[in-house]
Amino acid sequence: MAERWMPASDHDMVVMRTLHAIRALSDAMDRMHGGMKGDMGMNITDLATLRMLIIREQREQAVSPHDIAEHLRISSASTTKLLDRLVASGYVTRQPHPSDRRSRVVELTDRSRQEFFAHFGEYLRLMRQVATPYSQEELQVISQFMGELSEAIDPA
Amino acid sequence: MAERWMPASDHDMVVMRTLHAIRALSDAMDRMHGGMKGDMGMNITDLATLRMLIIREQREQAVSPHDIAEHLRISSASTTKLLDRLVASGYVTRQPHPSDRRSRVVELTDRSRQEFFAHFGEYLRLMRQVATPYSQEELQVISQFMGELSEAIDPA
DNA sequence: GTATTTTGCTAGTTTATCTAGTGAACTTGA
DNA sequence: TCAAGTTCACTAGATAAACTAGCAAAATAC
Repeated sequence: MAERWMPASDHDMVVMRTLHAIRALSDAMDRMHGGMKGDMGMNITDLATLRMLIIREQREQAVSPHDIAEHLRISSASTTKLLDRLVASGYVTRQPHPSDRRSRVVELTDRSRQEFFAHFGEYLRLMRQVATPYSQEELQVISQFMGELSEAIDPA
Repeated sequence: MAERWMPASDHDMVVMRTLHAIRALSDAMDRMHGGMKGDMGMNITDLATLRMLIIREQREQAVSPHDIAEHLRISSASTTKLLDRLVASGYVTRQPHPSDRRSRVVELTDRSRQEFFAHFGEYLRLMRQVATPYSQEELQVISQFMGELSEAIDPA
């Protein structure tokens, strides 16, 4: 069992502390997302979908209903209803896929972006405040670490 | 609006990249949690509760039903049913609170820890693999940054 | 050119959440 | 001191959101 792994050196200790820090961050993010869910009056999956769309948009990746189902691990039926809700409340639109006529591209509305950042903006400000005091070299290391971590736990 | 903030220096650029890395990590964690949900055959809130309990246990913090409701931002009624489910499936027990007879302390069962780490262990191994190549000094910076981030977005 | 797979959808069912309200236990303040 | 207000977990019943099964249309494989 992984938890029974025992640190054998100072370096191992520091690695372990880092893993704890990651889990603490995960916990804090859970709470942050819970808070946004409450503030925005949305349910947890709808908000998670919004977050996903925001991030994919920044990466210029198109998102299909299938992608959402896979991301959230819900059925395609639930995804249809989820999109019905988000479309009805004006958060997203369904666009035709450019080359596959079966498929759809889910796009955020301006209102969606605005409302998301109206609530997320304060957190963004706080996070920037945390990052700013660090040197470029340090931030470089931090970003790289996080990037590798993302890739490790969710291979592209 | 926070997104319209414009970087004015190299340092600002690196800060911005770091914020993107944080969101990418958040996205990857969402997917990881979605995967665990599927693998463990649990719903998303039940699993989030398990994660919370694991982390609080490591910090030696007792967790009440009220704490869970606050963490997930669900009603006390939903929390009761959630705990009913987790108790019925043998993941947690309800213990009397030592000093407040109205309250309860929610405790993980051994089975719960085992099953969680059976599924989470692989991710833990991957994360350790990512961390190991970094120097102690670098990991120190990374841990500190993550700690400050956690504190910023979810003040204790 | 037919067969298989993939995509998003509908219908009906099950599960999980909510609101409203309760009794018991704790806390506060006159 | 003890009455009033608050907090805690819970129940009941209503609402919302997930699931399974199955479908037609389009794409891909054979």
